[in-house]
Amino acid sequence: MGRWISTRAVRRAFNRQRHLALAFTAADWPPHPRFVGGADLAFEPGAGQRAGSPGSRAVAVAVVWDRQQRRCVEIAAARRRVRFPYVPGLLSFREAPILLAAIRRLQTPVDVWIFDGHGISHPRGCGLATHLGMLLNQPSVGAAKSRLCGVCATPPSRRGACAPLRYQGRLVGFAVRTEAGQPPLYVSPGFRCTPRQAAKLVLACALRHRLPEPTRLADWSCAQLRGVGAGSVTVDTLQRLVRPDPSRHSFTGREREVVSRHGG
DNA sequence: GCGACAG
DNA sequence: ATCTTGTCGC
Ligand SMILES: [Mg+2]
Repeated sequence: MGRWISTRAVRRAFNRQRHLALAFTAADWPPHPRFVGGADLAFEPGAGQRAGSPGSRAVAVAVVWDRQQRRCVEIAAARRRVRFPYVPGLLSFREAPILLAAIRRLQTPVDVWIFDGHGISHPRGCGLATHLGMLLNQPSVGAAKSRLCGVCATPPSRRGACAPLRYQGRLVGFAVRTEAGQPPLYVSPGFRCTPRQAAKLVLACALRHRLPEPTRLADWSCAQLRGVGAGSVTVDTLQRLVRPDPSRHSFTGREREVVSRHGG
């Protein structure tokens, strides 16, 4: 199993997180965020190697969701080699570089981000959403499917129900029931955001599914790109599926992007 | 010292 | 996250 990092690397990562956590602030959340960015990735099996193993690759997808039009207005993707193992509490060191590669390819300005993981509801107050928000210097929210640390009650089964998530006595987020009868999401501020603002946004973006649209579309999209050779499935293909054109008469101007190491 | 432990 | 066929239930 994977321990491809030294204890010093782990110690450096811990220190990096503790340092970043000092820079957290809940201020500067936009009043009415319209364009919400989301990103996710899928690990691909390599030549004789299992998906997610050292040297294998992952494909990341970043999308921009327009809350006003209720649709995805842009999608981008990128492939990168996996260079860090999965270690609970160090997820950002594994995923952030890959997610960033896809995010950098977006041209639409994003107001706030939602990421698939925790924000400050983290042992050192610096989960994936916090780390990425700080690297991007933009407001961000973490929407995790399960709890990493802290304690909270089970929210009522109705959609919209919430239960405070506390870690060491501090409010670090909410367990939010985004879909009736389904397990709650663990929502926390990533950067420039309060727990309440984070929960409100995620609930508002979770239209008919458990996951908010930005990360749900990114999750679905990277699964489509997983394992396909560069050229067979293009971003253009995904745009048509995940980004239905209301007018059906216009072109975006960049519809030939291929998801390779450099290509887009 | 013993469990818990995002994706 | 990924490995994987059929199967149980609305
Ligand atoms: Mg994910």
